[in-house]
Amino acid sequence: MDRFFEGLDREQKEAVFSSSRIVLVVAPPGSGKTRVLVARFLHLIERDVAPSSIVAVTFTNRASLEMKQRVSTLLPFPPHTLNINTFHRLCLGILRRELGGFVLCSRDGQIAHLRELGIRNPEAGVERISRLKNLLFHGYRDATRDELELLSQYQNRLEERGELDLDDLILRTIRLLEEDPVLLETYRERFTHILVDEYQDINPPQSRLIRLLVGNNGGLFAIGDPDQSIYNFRGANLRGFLEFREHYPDASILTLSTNYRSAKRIVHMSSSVIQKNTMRMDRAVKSIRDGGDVMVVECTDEKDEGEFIVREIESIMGGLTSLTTGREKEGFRFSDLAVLYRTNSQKDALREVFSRCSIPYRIIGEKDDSFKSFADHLKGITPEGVSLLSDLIKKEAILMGMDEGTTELLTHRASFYDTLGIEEGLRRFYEDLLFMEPQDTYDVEADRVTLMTIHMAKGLEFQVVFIAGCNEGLLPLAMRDTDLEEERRLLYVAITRAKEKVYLLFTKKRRMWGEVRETPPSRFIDDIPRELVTMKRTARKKTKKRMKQHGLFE
DNA sequence: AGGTCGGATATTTTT
DNA sequence: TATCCGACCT
Repeated sequence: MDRFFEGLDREQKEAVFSSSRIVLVVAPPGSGKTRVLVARFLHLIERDVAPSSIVAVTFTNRASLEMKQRVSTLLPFPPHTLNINTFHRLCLGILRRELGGFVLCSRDGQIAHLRELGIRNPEAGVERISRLKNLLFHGYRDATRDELELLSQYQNRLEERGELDLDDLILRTIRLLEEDPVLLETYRERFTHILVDEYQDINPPQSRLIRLLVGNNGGLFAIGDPDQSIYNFRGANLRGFLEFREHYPDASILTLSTNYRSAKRIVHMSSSVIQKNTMRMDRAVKSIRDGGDVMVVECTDEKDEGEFIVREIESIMGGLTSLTTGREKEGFRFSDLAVLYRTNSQKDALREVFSRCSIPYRIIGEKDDSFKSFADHLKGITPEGVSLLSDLIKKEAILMGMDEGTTELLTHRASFYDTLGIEEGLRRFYEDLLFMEPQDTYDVEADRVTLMTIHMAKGLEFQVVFIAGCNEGLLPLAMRDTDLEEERRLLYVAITRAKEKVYLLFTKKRRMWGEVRETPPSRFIDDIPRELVTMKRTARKKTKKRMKQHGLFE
């Protein structure tokens, strides 16, 4: 364990060993955020804090699972005894204990309710309801009468059925703790140290929940990167970060400044992009590795873009192309490569190209994901005559032909509940399925190129990243109320996933909203110093003039 | 149950 | 222009 601490740099140590009750760590991409969080956990244990008194909160199942595994391999505590959870699961635990019987309303359940209430677009309605609930929470009073009416009808339906939706888990927990000071005190005594990951993603209710639990004596260790705040549209904006000092006047605010992930040219390029934002905590990021490649590629249209990516992957992986060009193999696996895009609508063109070549690939977030059908299948099973839940899951997963990685993850999750006796265990497992999304279970070990939205890629890293659709209208995405700074942060997140190579691809035209349009390159490309990038064109057409127009060439 | 037609819709989505 | 959904048909 001492070895583990020795591996930390000066800034990381300063954060990990800080004696302040309240600590906020600004952690740029690749600066060892999870490592620091895990180290803080170990440090608290070393200071004789009981593991059960530490609560670590993350936003995603993926992050909580990763942290749980990392802590439990370093400490002699079995994973299920550690309070490392998503916000929602933490609240679910509190409400199960304090409120008892209620049913979770899944996203599909929400859609069904809204459909029965006569909503035209129930999927979008789910988001509206969620936004409204969270806005009303902090005193937003501009909701229209129709909105309030819909919300009250929806809420009535939930209440009639004894259901809570995902937002309710947070909101009801806050209400419960605020209305019952004795209970609040109990939880403050139980959870004396709180660790929060990806703090930039915190929304006002979550921020309030943390403040409630921390109180005047609790310890808080929050870590995140305001430059990677990309969930504004869900109510998670920079305020949580920028107002930290107001919420916690005696906080220590520390900064990490070394990016261990990306090569120098990529770090410089990403900095030059993000520096154009005005709403940010300024900071310098150092890189420790020389080199890195940044390529800006002009394509004719989205088909051409996809074909370029596929050809480039074949070349990188040492296919036929590399033999003809004499390029050496660079020793990458397919899983070292990712194709990122702003909108899911872009994946059709990419799927079309990938499906016709021999490159193994995987698209995260496909609607007909096998995970979802497996989850539905499991709900129909009665656990008669099964002694271990994990055995049941394994058997069914093999029967359904799930891939090995997903099967292992689900079995691992189920094994937490084997001790609870198959009914209770199964109920808890079903709740887990409700919280799980395809991206939680995707087999990271599988050697495939990963295609996904930029949002999904946060927290991941790859040797080579292709960013498709760096066009005006797409990145930045044209919306009624486009937040340019948030769009720039999205590009920043995408770029900083790359360790060695990053490709920014834009097209001259592309099909958008049902028609082929001229699409200028993203304005963000102008923010990149030309000496850091290599310009490429896929077509032999006379495109130089256009590039000149957009200031890409002298 | 499964098939086909027409009209609406098309943007990001941790839990 | 491609996809999805509901309405209607068999």
